[in-house]
Amino acid sequence: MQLSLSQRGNLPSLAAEFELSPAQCHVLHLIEPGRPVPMGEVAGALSCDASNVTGLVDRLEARGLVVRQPSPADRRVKVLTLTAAGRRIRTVLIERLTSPPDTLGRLSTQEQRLLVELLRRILE
Amino acid sequence: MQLSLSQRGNLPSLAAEFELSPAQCHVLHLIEPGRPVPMGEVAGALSCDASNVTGLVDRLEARGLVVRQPSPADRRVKVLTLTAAGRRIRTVLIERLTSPPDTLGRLSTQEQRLLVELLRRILE
DNA sequence: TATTGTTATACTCTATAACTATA
DNA sequence: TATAGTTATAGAGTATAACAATA
Repeated sequence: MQLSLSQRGNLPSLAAEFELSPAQCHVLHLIEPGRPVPMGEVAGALSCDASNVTGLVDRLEARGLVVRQPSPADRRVKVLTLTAAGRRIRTVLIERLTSPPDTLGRLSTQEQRLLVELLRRILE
Repeated sequence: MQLSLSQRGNLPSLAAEFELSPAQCHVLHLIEPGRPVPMGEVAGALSCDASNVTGLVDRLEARGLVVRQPSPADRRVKVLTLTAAGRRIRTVLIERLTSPPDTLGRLSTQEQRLLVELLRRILE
């Protein structure tokens, strides 16, 4: 809980540097290059209603970071792909998000590895 | 980062059970009974502008969960205190927030203790 | 002069309900 | 009949700027 609450301000301030919202960052993070993502999958991952995804993608598409394409398998579905600009931002975003906090230095290298391993096991 | 993003949906859905927003939950969590909190301190903890706190507290006060009181030390400052109803909700909220996720069972008791210890050291 | 909190404004996020196109 | 996405609507979060009261 403390970790979660302490991170509440981090994503918003990082997002602001790119003139994005936290939710928009989350969408960009979800779209791995080479794997088009159905909009419904985004709604599931963000735990939000499908109608929100419409607005989020509207704004990302207007900024030229994402494109909607009809799915060949099911014509009701639209899949999302990053543009070149979107991929660039996503890369920088992930670099920044994964850069460890200063306080990680309080742990030894071995303890850091252990922490990552334990978190990985309860998250997968 | 994964932990942070994976928790994105948790607080909103828990908050919804109490008909609160995530930000309102965060405010209630900040106000420990017996320690009145200046509104500016809330803005700092939430990493948001002071004007947002006005609106958040307006709604919490309208629901009878929080009260504003002028600070005796500095008459510009207003401090926040929980009402009896606010304390009840805060207690239940914290119980629910601190209940461990199902996947914690994947770790042994010793590993769980270790994880908590490591997180504690990088958060304090 | 600087700071605390408020107000006014604008934009984004969010859910609900009704709708269209497709399955 | 059910599902994916859109639209319309309403309420809440957020930042900026201007303001009042106080320091």
